[in-house]
Amino acid sequence: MPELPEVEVIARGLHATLAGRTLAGVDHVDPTRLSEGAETFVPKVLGGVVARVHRRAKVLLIELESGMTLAFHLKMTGRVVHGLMRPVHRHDRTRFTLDDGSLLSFADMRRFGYVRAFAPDELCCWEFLCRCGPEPLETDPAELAERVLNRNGRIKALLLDQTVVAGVGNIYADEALHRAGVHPRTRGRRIGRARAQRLFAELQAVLRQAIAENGSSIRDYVNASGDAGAFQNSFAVYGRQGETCKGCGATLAAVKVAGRTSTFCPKCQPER
DNA sequence: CGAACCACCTGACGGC
DNA sequence: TGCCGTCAGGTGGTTC
Repeated sequence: MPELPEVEVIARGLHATLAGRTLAGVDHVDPTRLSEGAETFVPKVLGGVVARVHRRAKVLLIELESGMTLAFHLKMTGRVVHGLMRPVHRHDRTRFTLDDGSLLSFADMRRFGYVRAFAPDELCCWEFLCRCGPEPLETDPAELAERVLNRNGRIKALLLDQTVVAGVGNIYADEALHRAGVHPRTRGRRIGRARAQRLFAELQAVLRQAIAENGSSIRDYVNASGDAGAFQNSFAVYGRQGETCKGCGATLAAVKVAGRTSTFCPKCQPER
């Protein structure tokens, strides 16, 4: 589930409670979700001290003072929670024990997610991150706009394409398109420079607001403390097909773009 | 380059 | 109650 805002909220929460702590134990409840064997994974991180926790695209990065980095991709249903030691839950995949006895758990109901350990020289050539486009909150909307203006694909598909811009998923793509008044099936080359810049400015605004509201909780998402976010209460379109547009009162519609449900307002986001 | 598939998994929900 | 189809915050691969 987690898109950029949710991973960002988790990273900030973890940084606050984890920095300076030592990874005292690693427990592979479900080693099938490790990208490598426990024999190589465990020695790489065991005894490591957490230097900082951050994010790139939708990837959560726990950097150790040794230079080793734990990278978590949460995909649809992954959770990373730091809290009191507790018994193993049904969906726990990998658990870390900290030097203060606390527990850092990686759980994932659908098991799409994974955790990997990278040495410094490995992380920088990890193909997934290398292919990712710019961070939307650290890039000028005008620069982001140029990345879609010469493309023939649908704008919704381009927003979801991590090589175009990193970190955007189905929720925030739909919300940004609605705020900018752009139909999800509009082709990149047909948007026009001004509207494309507006779109990325709105994308930044919605991402910032979502971070400020602790992310969106639809089903599975919780932050690093296990708490739900609040931005789902601010959705203008996502998951609201058949309901009324808060802006104009029209009935919200949905189409499939790039295989994903795209909810939009036919009146505020006219096709063309 | 782009679109339409399928795959990976598990669970929730609605219809019959 | 149970079975079945559909859908879900993501990504990767194949094929046309």
